Amino acid sequence: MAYWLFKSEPDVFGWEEQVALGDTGGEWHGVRNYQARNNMRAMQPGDLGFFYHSQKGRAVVGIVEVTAPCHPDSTTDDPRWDCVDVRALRSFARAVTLEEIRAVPELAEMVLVKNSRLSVQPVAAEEWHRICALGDTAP
DNA sequence: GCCAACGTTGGC
DNA sequence: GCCAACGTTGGC
Repeated sequence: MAYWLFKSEPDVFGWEEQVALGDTGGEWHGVRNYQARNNMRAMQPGDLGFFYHSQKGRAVVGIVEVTAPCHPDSTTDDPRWDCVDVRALRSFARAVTLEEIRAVPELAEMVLVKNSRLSVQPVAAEEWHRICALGDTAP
């Protein structure tokens, strides 16, 4: 079981919208970056991911579960791009902001901190637990 | 709104 | 295969 982080602009597709998709969830489509795509290819059903609001928000707000392995992205005919399916698992009791994350020395190596542009990224188990604790949320 | 960082494209 | 030009992302 691995941990990940999915980034989305709340103005485009926010956590509320993910929650509204219910237990069925949906495709994490629209990724057009090889590194991000490769991360999705490495995912397996049951993996967990943080749902992070970029731009306006800049905080981890929820936890999603990967429900389907990588498959073609239905929003394009380009065979290069595929994606997983995710569903909302639970909301953070308290959103954990990027500012808070940056303030924790143990989280300085997070991809979110080091490479802020990567939209789908791996999260280490220690990082996962630390952030869940910061948000008063079950890991 | 600005700008730095990064990824992609295309000419050579 | 290199590198300049360009486009995009996201923090501030």
